[in-house]
Amino acid sequence: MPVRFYNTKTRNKDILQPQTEGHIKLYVCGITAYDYCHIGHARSALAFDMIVRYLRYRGFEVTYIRNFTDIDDKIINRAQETGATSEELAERFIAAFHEDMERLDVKSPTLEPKATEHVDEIIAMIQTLINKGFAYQAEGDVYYMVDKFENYGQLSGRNLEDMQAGARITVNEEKRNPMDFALWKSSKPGEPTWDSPWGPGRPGWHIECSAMSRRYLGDSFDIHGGGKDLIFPHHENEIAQSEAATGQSFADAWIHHGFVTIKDEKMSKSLGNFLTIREVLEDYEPEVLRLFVFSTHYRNPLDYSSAAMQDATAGLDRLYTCLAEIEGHTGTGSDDAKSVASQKDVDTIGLLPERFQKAMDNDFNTAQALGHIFESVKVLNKITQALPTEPASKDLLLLKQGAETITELADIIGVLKKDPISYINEKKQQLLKDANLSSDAIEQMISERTEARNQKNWARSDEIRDELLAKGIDLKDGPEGTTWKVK
RNA sequence: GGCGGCGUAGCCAAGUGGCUAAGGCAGCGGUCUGCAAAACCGUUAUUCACCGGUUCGACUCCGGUCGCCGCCUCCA
Repeated sequence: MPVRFYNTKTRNKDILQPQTEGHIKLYVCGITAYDYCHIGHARSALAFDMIVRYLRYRGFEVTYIRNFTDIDDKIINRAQETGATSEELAERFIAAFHEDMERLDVKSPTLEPKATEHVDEIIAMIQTLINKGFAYQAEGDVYYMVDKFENYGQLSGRNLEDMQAGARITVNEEKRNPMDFALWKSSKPGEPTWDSPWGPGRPGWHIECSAMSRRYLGDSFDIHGGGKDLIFPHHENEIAQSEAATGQSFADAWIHHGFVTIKDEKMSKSLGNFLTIREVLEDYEPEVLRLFVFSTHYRNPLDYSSAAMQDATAGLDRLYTCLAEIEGHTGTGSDDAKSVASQKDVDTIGLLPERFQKAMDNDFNTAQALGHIFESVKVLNKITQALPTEPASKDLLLLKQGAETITELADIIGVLKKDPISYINEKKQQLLKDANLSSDAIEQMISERTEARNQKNWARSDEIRDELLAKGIDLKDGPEGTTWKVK
């Protein structure tokens, strides 16, 4: 079965067929480094991280380029506000981005090129566009002539007439067509500047991606990705620039992910309804954020709320609890004992990799893939639960294999990286700290309660249990004594 | 106005032209327990926004209506 994914260009789920057998060339638009990243940026990074992990799992070699926009109006403005240089500001937020990515366990792309390090390539490409008659100079700026490019608007499904009728276009006397966009902008005093044949200035936004993707992936490559908001104008403009300059077809396929919303509105800087990655990670485990992100298909909107994050937390706990229970069974079991697993159980576990792959092959359907994992967890829990004191070695083996498979597949989603028992313990310690309780104090209360229970003093026993429960401590009476966990 | 998408149980969320409409969270009943908790088992949509059409058969395809969201300006 081939991998299929939705291609914005064809509006169809196409079969993945790289230009070079077994090798995928992927370019993704990264961030503009002028502020801390919010969870919308996190979703973008996570979505492509998952896609790359999966494609590698499927045996492809992936060259993954994700750029940084480190020169831009927003950076210049923010730098001036804070008294830093644009370069310093960009460096600072690139470093912050890397910290965030590391905490989210997002694997590094093959390369992370920066616009400012590719000005030569950018200038060369602009010159080519001028020479070929696709661009013109005006007062130290250079603009791209959209009506010279035959297929302009094809990716986003628009045409120039409609867009101009829509009319929210800034008036600019220098442009021949209001839809023309800047390839090169002359610099004002105090702004970062590079020499060019058209005078001192800096690159426009769109051209950097055309120049950098060409430098590292060639004129034509397999997949170009980014957020849905980049389809127009950014990606439309990239196509126009690159195809006009090279005469080759640009990216074969385009992958665009959906937005993170809050109360069903797009999270964005301008609306002010955003949460930074670091803010969210103060309250939740990185893996909780991952599970939350991948519980919905990557092209759909993802609505952030504390309720949704608590759901994800409960889900992650369920996964780790299952693995920890299995890890707790250390023996090898008996060959004579009767198996408690049914053939159906064995099949469910055995077919997991196949079903997981089928879901992922279908446009990286992580929500469905996770569903299959949870189904297996249910089966494993059932078996763990039914295990007698002297379990069958066959069953223990099935449990171990099931846990191993789940851990391996979950790695594509980027969860279940921790040791399950440590995860449970760490979580316990953290919650204890929050509840301002020590293990010793709890143990002491438990022994007092055990004594009360031995005397069948249920009133006192329940009193202690309720007291702890009020502080979020659940007691669990088992055959080997009382254990506790934080709720 | 143009373009695109979405509307599935209390909430989140997959899915398919006909086989039981996954899974998670929450709830309820049960097993277990002195009572609980955890775990497990069972249960919660005869129905997939609404109205028509195509079809032997549609939630899935087509048309329309309503509602929500996004892009068309910087945006992941």
